[in-house]
Amino acid sequence: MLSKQDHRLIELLRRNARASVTELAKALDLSRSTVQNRINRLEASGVIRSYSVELGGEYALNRVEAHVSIKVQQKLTAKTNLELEQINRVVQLYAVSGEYDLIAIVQAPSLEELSAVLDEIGNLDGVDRTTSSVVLETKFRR
Amino acid sequence: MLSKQDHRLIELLRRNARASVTELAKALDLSRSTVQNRINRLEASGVIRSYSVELGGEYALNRVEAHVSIKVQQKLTAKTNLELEQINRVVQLYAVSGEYDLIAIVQAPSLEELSAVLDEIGNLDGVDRTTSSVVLETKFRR
DNA sequence: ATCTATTTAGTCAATTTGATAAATTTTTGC
DNA sequence: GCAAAAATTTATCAAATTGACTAAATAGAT
Repeated sequence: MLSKQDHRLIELLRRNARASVTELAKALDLSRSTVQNRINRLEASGVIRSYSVELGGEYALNRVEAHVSIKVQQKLTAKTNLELEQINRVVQLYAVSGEYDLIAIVQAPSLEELSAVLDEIGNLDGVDRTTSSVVLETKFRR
Repeated sequence: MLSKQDHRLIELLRRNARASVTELAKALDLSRSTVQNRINRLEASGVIRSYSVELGGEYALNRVEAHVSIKVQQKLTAKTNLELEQINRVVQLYAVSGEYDLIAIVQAPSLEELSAVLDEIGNLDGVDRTTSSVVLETKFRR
């Protein structure tokens, strides 16, 4: 069970995953060892999977992204998943229910490369059809 | 300009943003102060926007997600963006080009709540039509 | 080739960490 | 309501890490 405190801790870590345990303890008004125990527990139990970094600025400028909805031929689902995982520009892949079967998030350093990857995906054996949405702007993330 | 070293450093931080500067320096075979300087610079220049946490396990189990593609009435674009930002379950919002104008990522603790939010979005003034994809499984993220 | 600017190496004291033990509080089952 | 179990707090230690700094080395420009 995730307690109220766990949620508060997670919230802080979401905002700054590099905060020291000491800082976190102060902000939560808990003892350092409690916070340290909680973090250890959350890591061990898989709630905290990893710590990552949000990039922006110059990095984001040299990066274009698209969301690709994919309709797959049922029989080739497994194969298609594997093939998509081979494509390095595919940074996230979701199985979804609805009109489409998969959603792939693709990132590339230029529109040309992005376009090439979109073609590549569209031409996979198991892919029936795709709808691509090139990201123009990230309105927000939270 | 982002040097080769910057990219290597970013790569490490993506994998574990809580790694100590000392560890990072060891892995990159650079001095600690070099790494510290680089990190400071990357933060100041906006390349590193923040440090965050990837959640899974029990947390992910109590969380359902959907990708919602949204076609907006041009005139009401600004208003719709604001309204979407008001909805707390909308955790990401992108302006996109293609068949749709926006993509909203929605997270909720239950299918019921998710469904309610999807309805809410569909009923916004400026929203022409939506296509929702409920995430069944995250195949991978990287 | 030399001057400048950037990058890297090294050093210090102060802070933070991880690990552990023991005391206290809270939660839970019965 | 109370006893047992679990969680939290306080305290301690040596080891590791940090931030701030100075000096050395390297790269770039003219």
